[in-house]
Amino acid sequence: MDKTHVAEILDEVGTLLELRGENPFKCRAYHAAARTIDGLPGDLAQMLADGSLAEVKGIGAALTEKISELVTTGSLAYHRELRAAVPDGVLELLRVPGLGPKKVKAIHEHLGVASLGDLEYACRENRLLALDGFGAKSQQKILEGIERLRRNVGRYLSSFAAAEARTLYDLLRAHPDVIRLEIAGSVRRRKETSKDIDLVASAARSDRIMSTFTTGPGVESVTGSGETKSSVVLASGIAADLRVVSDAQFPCALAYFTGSKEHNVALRGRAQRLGLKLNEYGLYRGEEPVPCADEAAIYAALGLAYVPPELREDAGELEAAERRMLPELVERGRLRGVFHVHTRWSDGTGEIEEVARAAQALGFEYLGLSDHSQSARYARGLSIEQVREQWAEIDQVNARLKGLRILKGIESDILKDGALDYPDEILAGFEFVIGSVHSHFGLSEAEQTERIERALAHPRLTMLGHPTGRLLLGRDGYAVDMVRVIAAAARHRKVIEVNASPQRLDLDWRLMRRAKEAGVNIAINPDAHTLAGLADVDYGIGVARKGWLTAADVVTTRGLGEILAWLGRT
DNA sequence: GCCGTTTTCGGCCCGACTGTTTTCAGTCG
Repeated sequence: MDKTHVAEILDEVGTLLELRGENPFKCRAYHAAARTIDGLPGDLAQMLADGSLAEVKGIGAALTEKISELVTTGSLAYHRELRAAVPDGVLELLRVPGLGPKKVKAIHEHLGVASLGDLEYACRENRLLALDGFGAKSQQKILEGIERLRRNVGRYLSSFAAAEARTLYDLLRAHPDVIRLEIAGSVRRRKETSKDIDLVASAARSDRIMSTFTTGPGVESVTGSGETKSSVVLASGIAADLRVVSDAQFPCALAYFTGSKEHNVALRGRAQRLGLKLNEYGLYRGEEPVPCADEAAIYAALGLAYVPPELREDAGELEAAERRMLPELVERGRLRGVFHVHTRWSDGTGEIEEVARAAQALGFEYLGLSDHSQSARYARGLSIEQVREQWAEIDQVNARLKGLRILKGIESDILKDGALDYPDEILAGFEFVIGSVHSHFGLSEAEQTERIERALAHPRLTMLGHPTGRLLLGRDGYAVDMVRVIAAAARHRKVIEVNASPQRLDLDWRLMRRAKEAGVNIAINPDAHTLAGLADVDYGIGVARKGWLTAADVVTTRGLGEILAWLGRT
């Protein structure tokens, strides 16, 4: 059983224990262990065998034993036992805003509610009123919550959340009472999806700002409003919170509401060990505030280098910050070119020349065009004849362009058996070849992995496209052992793309450090199908930063000359 | 459940907001 699956089961055990009313610290231990396992670099079976798993912080004797059972038998008796006592629908109740384990437990035990449908019915019959701690308002809120759950899945692509956040930011930035203002939360951390939007502002008084926020355009309903915090739901369905604090409190509030929760917990623990106390309003030694002008000052006071928001996931960033070993993260301005761009020749919308001029306008020196290959019929993949015609057009456009070089490439389907989609003599005519899986998603993990490994071994392949094929909020990636894929890419000196389309962001940032450690370079590729799509590299930068990548790790930060040398041309 | 220079028991991050209360529990982040 793989780590992700082990982590899922441990996480669910934590939740089931909460529903049973177990010691909250015990529940937390399971949740924490799940996260730890998920982020572990090594092989779980190997770590069990050599005893190194028991050395991991947060994994003690009991958890080691349960993980061992999961890895060796594929399931956990303790989990099955807990699961048997709780109907599937009860777990789903936890997704209703305002319902936590305690309330779900009460509703289930006293009213026999075991699904969202049951809960809705119970609310409509006013049966929640009979329960201690529930009233008319909570019943109404639950009904609204069920409605909202049905309307949307509750998470939003980073591209969408960031755009909505930016609109709110612009609205508030113009307010005369606002001193400092930042977008916080998962949007600031550049997570690939967000549940809601967090904004933090500083001001001498909050009332007028709050009023601007709660009555702003696009606000559908106000779900909370107080002196320091207001919450709204926008017409688009996404929720947004605004916190207003004094300007002295702003740095700690910003750090706090940027999260992640896990990073904050670790940061507070560190503060506590240093005899300090950190909360959203400040850093204190006893009752005395320790002045912090900005976030960097907070980290400095805790003996740490400044941790960029993208890294605040409790994934080793505090240890690295302590040792002054944080990477200098790649920035958008370092990108010198792009690969993986489609044109009208296959399923893109732009003509070659206009795509080239758009790329130049974004400051790029080279543009790697890669339309679909012949097997990708749904995407009007190029026949061998069309490939030659496109090469001729690229030569003509290159002759006209100054300051930008178009590179002839292809996004070749990786066929079912791992072969590429043209004969070798055609493949040899491309300056680069991206290999992507677009079919046979249902292969077993072993088959899929071998298929991709075979493609990586092909001498004409330059890089692997969207390595798992996932569509965020849409479909999971196909089953593939990314550890083996990364190892194969390293062995064959191939690049792995970070597909920067906000629907993909694949390679996942959680795997980038592993790729980097294996010596695999990353290309930040827009997979653009329109002129505007070229700008999606920004999302790729966001996740590359989350993945601890520096400019040196990203092949597209190299200039044209270096790229041509790398591609074996001069 | 885990953990330990206060070490094998007794802590474990902490505050705002809400709805239900009349002093507080639950949820959220």
